[in-house]
Amino acid sequence: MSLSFRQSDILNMAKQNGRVAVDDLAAKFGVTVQTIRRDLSELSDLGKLDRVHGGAVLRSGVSNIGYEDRRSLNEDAKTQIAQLCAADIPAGVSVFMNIGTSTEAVARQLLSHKNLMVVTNNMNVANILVENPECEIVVAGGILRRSDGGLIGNLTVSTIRQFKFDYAIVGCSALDADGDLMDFDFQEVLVSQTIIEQARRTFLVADHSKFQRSAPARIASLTDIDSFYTDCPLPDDLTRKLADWDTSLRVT
Amino acid sequence: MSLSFRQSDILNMAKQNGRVAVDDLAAKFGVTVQTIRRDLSELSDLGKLDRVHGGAVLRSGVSNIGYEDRRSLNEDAKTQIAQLCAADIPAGVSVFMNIGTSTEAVARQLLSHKNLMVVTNNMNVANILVENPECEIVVAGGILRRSDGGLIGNLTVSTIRQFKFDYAIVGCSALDADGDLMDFDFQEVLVSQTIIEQARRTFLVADHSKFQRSAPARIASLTDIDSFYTDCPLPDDLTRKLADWDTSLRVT
DNA sequence: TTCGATTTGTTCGTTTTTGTTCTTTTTGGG
DNA sequence: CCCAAAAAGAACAAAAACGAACAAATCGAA
Repeated sequence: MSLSFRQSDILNMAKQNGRVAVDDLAAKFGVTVQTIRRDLSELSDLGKLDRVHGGAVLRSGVSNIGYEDRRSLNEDAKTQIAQLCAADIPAGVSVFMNIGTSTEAVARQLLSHKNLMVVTNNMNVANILVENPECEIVVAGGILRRSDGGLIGNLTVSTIRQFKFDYAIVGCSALDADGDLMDFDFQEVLVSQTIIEQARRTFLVADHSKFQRSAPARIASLTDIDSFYTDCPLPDDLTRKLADWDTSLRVT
Repeated sequence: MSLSFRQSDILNMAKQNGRVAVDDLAAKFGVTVQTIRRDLSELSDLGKLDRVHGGAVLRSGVSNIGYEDRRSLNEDAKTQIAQLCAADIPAGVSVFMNIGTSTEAVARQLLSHKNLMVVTNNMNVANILVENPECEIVVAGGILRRSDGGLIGNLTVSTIRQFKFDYAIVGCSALDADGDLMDFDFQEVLVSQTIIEQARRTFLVADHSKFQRSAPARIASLTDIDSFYTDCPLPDDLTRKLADWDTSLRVT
């Protein structure tokens, strides 16, 4: 189904002003409010607009909403994984934490750790750990990605290279059957790779949903990971591989 | 659930001024205070605002009490100064914004500027400008200072050196009678000096309270500043000096 | 033209929002 | 500490907006 003239006009007006009102539109097009309501409902069903009382607004927060959704996805599982991971991080060490909701969950579990130094390219992690006065926070510079508060780009990579970490806590978008960590964003991959290079020990946190997804860019292999924290048992062959690779597996 | 027109307007006003008053809003929208109260309660439930007696204030990610106190000091004056300063920043330029409440006020006035690139070592500025989709945000790395969300240290300086800005917007802790910009923190001084070096034009924003204070470390002189935005006329001799130095003075 | 499909207008019951009135809570001054 | 004024909150009634059902109109194809 395609949009009527009126509907695409409405959409244009919404793009100009960010919003449209039912009454205004009815007057402008010389039709009844009911007709406008139908148009707005359809545009809302198509995902172009969000309906509000009295009119509609542009669906601007697409990325943000996606992020909120993602955050609430498997929240309990993520918290449990994070507890397990945080328990393996002693006091008085330096830790890098990268982008991702799982990583943020770990940050929440580090709120009562003592004498930490945390470097991160994730604005949310910084905002969370501000509450822990025993934690020195270093923010890696970079271009701010609105969708998830991540800092990315060359600047981030070159900043990270100036450090060496006791621990790196990384997440990933997907984990394929061969045991490769995958991501959607190529820029983020470069950052993650640099982190792994600069860390003495690397922890991966990922819930089971990452097994069912696929992503285009390869970050690293589980070979490069020291401990992998997750919430469901892995397929047998992957478990065996992990043993061969000296990667310890921690399941909640 | 999506926000009503009025609610998103309220949120925008809060973002510009840092706070909103129930009575003002009721008058502005032509509705009763009860309706406004309901809006504010909902926005508060959604975590967008914090409710206070008489109105609501913006909920800021990185905050502490001392800082909040300082923020509300001279708030109106700071907003006016910020408006003046933001009006002199055209679309499509690169801007650096450093630490300070005055600088954050300018950030709020830049929320509807188009096609900006803003580099900052201030987490609050980044958090404010996230709302402007026309603004690319680059966060300079550094050690996070809890008291004000500033990023400081060598890392910050070396990051900033990688850029050249069309405009720099700086604040300072104090301004002495000779026309020198002073600060409390030596590390921050280094950052500010670097910023001024790397900027084609430098704007200073400072309200009159800065004249009555003193601070130990010298950042620069008003000689190095292109425009100075403030809220009270300066002593005559300083005004003359500014004219000699080719520093334009803008008083609200 | 005539049929059928689609769009629009009309009506009406339902839901949401707003205003009104009242009591309770907070605030600031003696 | 107590009191008065301002602000907040709760409950209910009024108003506005909504959605569904159906009738009227518009339009294209047979």
